[in-house]
Amino acid sequence: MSPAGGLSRRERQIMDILYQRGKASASEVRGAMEAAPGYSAVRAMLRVLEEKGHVRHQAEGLKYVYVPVVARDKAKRSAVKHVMETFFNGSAEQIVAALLDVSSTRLTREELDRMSEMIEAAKKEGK
Amino acid sequence: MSPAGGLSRRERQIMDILYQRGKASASEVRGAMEAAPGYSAVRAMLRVLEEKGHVRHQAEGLKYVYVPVVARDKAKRSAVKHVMETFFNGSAEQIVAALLDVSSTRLTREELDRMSEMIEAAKKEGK
DNA sequence: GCTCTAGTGCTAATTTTCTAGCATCATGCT
DNA sequence: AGCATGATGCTAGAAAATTAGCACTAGAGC
Repeated sequence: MSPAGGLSRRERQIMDILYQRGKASASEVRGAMEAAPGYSAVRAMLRVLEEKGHVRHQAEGLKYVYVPVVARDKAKRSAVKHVMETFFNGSAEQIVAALLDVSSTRLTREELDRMSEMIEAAKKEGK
Repeated sequence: MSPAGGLSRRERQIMDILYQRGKASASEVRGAMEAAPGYSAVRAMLRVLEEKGHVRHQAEGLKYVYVPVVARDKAKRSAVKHVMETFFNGSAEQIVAALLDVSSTRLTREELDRMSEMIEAAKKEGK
């Protein structure tokens, strides 16, 4: 099963929240959802996600805490790859352009510097 | 309605294809789908997407060609923003790191150079 | 001990998604 | 003309997702 595939609307919404926070209880998940459904609905969906093997839960104190099964690190590669392919013709360069454009006001000098460094490092490595 | 929200699994799959190609007929869409369903199914979903206002169709020659309603350019910003928020703590820098990592072998010297330039330009503009 | 709160486990029902199956129309070919 | 092809418009059914509701347990506070 592809990582992004097979998930319904709500399920993906929940997975996103889980990836954002690393882990969350049912009510935390619910709190973070837009147009949140009932509590039972959220729990039911978490159960389904667990059956499908996308999350697992562990008791933490009294409640259950859910965490994604495939590590964030792996999931984020797929995610980047996917947007790169669907919106940027597979071009890393174009995505960087969009990045600078979208968040230009918020990027600090330091962040830009670190980006430069990373790219320089990549150049050396490649050559 | 949020751009990424409200869509079912198949619907999103179709929208991705449409964004990738810019426009496509029903059978082209079907051809590009993994685990493609029947032709009728695809057409039905395109109809639904049209009702929901996500695509529109135009007659081109004999067949219908479907195109996304919100421009690719706008959609890609949302897409980038979304992955940035859910997987990278809203950090543009980290996404660049992932980018370099994922596609390191394929990036040419030229691409890296252009990235550097863009970042330099952003620095000047910001300061 | 009782009661209130916040959690869990289930089950059942509604709504949406997903799919297939016609019937129809235009085009191209023999 | 007659037929095959490839498209569309519909409608109905099956499957999956989404939701609500109720019963039960553990801990906190009176």
